[in-house]
Amino acid sequence: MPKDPVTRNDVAEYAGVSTAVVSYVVNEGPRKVAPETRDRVLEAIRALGYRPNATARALRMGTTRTFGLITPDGGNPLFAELAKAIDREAAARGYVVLQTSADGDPETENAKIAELLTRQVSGLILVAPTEDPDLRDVEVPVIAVNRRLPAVSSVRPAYLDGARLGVEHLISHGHRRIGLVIGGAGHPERELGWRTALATAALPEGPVVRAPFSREGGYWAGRVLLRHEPTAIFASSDLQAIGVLRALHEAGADVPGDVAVVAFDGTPETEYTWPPLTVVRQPVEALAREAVRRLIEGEESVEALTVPTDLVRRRSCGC
Amino acid sequence: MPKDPVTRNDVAEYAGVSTAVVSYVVNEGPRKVAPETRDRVLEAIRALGYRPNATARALRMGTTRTFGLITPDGGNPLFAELAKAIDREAAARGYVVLQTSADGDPETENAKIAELLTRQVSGLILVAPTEDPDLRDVEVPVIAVNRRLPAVSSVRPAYLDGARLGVEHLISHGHRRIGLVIGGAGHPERELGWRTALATAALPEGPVVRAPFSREGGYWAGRVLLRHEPTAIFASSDLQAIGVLRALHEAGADVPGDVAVVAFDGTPETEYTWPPLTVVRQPVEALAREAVRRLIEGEESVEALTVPTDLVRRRSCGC
DNA sequence: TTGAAAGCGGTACCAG
DNA sequence: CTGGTACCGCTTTCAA
Repeated sequence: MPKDPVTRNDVAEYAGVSTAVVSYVVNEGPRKVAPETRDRVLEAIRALGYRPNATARALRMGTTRTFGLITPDGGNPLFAELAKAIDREAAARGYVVLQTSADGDPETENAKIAELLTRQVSGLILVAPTEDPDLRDVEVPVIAVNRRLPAVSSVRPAYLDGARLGVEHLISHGHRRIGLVIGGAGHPERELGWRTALATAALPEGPVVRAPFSREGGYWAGRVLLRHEPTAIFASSDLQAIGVLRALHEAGADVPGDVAVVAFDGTPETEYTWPPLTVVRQPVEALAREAVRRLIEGEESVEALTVPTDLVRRRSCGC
Repeated sequence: MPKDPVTRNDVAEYAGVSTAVVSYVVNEGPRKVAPETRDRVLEAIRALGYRPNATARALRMGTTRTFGLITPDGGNPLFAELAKAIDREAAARGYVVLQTSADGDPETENAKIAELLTRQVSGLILVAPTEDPDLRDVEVPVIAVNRRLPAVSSVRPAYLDGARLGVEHLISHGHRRIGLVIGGAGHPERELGWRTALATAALPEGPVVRAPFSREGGYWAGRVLLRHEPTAIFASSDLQAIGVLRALHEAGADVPGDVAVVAFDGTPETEYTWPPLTVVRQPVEALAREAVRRLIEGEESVEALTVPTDLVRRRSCGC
């Protein structure tokens, strides 16, 4: 027996006032209300269990105070952490986040974008979107996180500097043959960071393996890499590093004794691998904060905002 | 220069028809429209880039076709997997999911519930909610996942049978001193499953340690447990098992040689621990499917629906 | 200080 | 087959 929802009319009637007054009380404005009338209204609200209808409010106001958030995969720890941080950040500013996953599929991504726009989101946050999402006729602010997009504001970690930082750390441990595990095309910066660190130290370029950003991908890459006998490996994502670790264990290699490992990302999972991974940590909270801020403040700039990373030393590098 | 959104009025005017006709075309009903008129309208929609306003539609229809989803922590892999599955399942049925995290805090949880109701969600999915969420005056269907709640429909894995299955497997490997890592109060079933398996095999109860459902909690529990020298450990969650694994590695114990481990949950992370974890897998997809189905079909029953688990044999048990 | 009423965008009934 | 229009719940201007 789902009782009819209580509307503002019911409250007005119960309190013996007009609907306008109820509105003034609920929103604490824009007109003043006599304290005594106010109390009557509040009492009515409590008595009836009235809950304002945000849908109607949104229609009238033209804004939902809702952000749409699309990640390639909610099951990826990095994206989960990012989503969590964005949710928290948005909530703190009175926004709600409609979070959904594109399953790494461009078509699904476009369908989700359309769906979110239909629901009148006040802004769109695209985490690591595909190459070329359909953003025509989008009249709300959009921000890309962890990836640049033409004509769209974006926020991202310092991929190049971060990767260089990680590789330099490996070099400081005395490594001279440092392999790289990196994703497919379209992610040049971490690779460039690795290359730069090696060049600066006048070291030859170690082996490079391209594989998907997944545990499976890292495992496969690790096995391939082992044949080149590197003394250290820089993995461009946590997931890949975890796969590399497995390949190393299976081969009976000691980490960091035989092969040292450093990863890029720094999700919580890396603290509990064996051995714990030394990582270049993405500034997840800062990325979330900046993304939300830009959206709310309607940042016009299409310049990518780059947020610095930091090195977290654990066991896998030899520290 | 955010151009004004195109409304149904603009389309009607452009196509030279009434707004009603536009509505009939967009919704393919409830009245028929002459094919030629239809084409004019579709052309107008395309030309103007019209996108229906779901907010207005929801107001008129009284339903948003949106579910609210609250998890204790979006960063927890199990909840992330569950959320992902629910999102996918709901999308397949034309619903969108408003996903948010309660940060494991009852107050936040209640605030989020209120927030979601305010936004007129068509149903509420509470994943592993706290003891006693405030569900008064909730006029939409609610379903609890992975936890029973008074007077609320719920869906959950077979905790007891699953735990028993895991422990029996350990017993079949010849273990006779099997420790248990379990959460604090309020989760009696996995413990009972462990107890039942031991009793059935006429084995003495091994040591029990209660710790938070986290990697840290598991680590701590593992260290405590080691002092009792068990030959096997059943961890009631993946996260705890991962912590246990670290404690074991630090102590120089071989897994599964010195101590075997089996965990409950079976998130993807367990496939890549060292050694890979044998797990009792929660039927995440089935849980999601049933939760969404019950919500949509307005399941009245308050009986908890129990979905069976299955054992995934990997290395940590000695298989 | 309060009330009446217009209108946000869309739906669907009633007439034609 | 199509047009006109009342109404969903709420905000806010205008008038009282």
